[in-house]
Amino acid sequence: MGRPPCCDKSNVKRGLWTPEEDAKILAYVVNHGTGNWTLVPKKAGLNRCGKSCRLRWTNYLRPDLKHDGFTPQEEELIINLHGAIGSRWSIIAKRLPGRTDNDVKNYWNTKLRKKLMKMGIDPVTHKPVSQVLSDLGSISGLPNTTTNQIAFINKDLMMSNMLPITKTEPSGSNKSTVEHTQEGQVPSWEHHIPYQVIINSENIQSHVLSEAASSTSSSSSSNITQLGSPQSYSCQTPQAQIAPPCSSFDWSEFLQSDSFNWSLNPSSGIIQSEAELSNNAKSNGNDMQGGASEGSGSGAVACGASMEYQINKQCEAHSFVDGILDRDSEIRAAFPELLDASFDC
DNA sequence: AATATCCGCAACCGCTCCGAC
DNA sequence: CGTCGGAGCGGTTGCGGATAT
Repeated sequence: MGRPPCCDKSNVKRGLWTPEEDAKILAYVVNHGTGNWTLVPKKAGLNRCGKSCRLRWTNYLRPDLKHDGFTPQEEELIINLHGAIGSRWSIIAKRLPGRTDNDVKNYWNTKLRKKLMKMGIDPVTHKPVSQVLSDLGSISGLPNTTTNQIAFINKDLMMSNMLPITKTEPSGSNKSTVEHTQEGQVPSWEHHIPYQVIINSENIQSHVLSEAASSTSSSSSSNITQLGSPQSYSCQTPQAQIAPPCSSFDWSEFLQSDSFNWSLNPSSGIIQSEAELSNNAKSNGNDMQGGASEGSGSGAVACGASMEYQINKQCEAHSFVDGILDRDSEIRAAFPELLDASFDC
């Protein structure tokens, strides 16, 4: 049994707001201030859902809002923060006076994401596409937990670069595994890309991607600061040579090492270390919020460090824990104010 | 000039969080 | 401690203008 709707949706107006409706909201807020939005439509004489009124006010009518375009400084800040904390738009918006989370989110989805993709940077991990691919390629040495293992990299990456979603060719070229390609495309074995993610679990997939991003060198912000000079990357396109930034670091070795045993969490469906599972069992509950958001948050990256530094870091970060600690301190150094109490929401 | 397609923005939806009771 | 309901958040949708054909 779900919650009753906040209003009778069949009897309230929806869609674009008229100037008259805007004027009523404004007049109401001037006289009564904000708060208890469910009463606002009634008191203001509007045939709208209270929630809709609140959105209209917070996203458009608030007098402190800017309605002009984003500046390059704002743009850079958004990318930096997205690289650090992921798509937590409200937090990002708080750092941009006069901008709403909706503004930031729309700007990211329509402009910045495409811009990064054009530059050969994966907008999810904020790493060069070539590096993401090589990271995933290294993951392909995962223990063979399922026979149906396919390549399924994040959608942005795949779509932006028109790479076919190919299966990993099973040993002996037995083509019994399911083929997943972009719609209507025949898998191109010539362009086979050696990464694989376990089928039928987006959680697993995203978690692996997240771990791949975070456990190797995290470099979003150093990338971001080089927005104006994308040519500074050695590999700008997926067609570029795919070479692991650190050949001495072997993902498959790492994942199979005694110190790090991976298991599928039966409740959340994500891959976790045994230690993580154990902790989750103890904490019992808040792991979803912590896990999901921290994944993007602590999977974040250093700011101001050079790409070379990050790559070297990756070579050194043989220990997963070391990697996490390194990143944590880097993030704290880069965004100290984001880690105060108000950030922890 | 008409039509199709693309793109950006505003708004909605469903969910979680959190405070009041 | 559990329930309820308002507020807030992130993802998604759909409209309307801009651009291409």
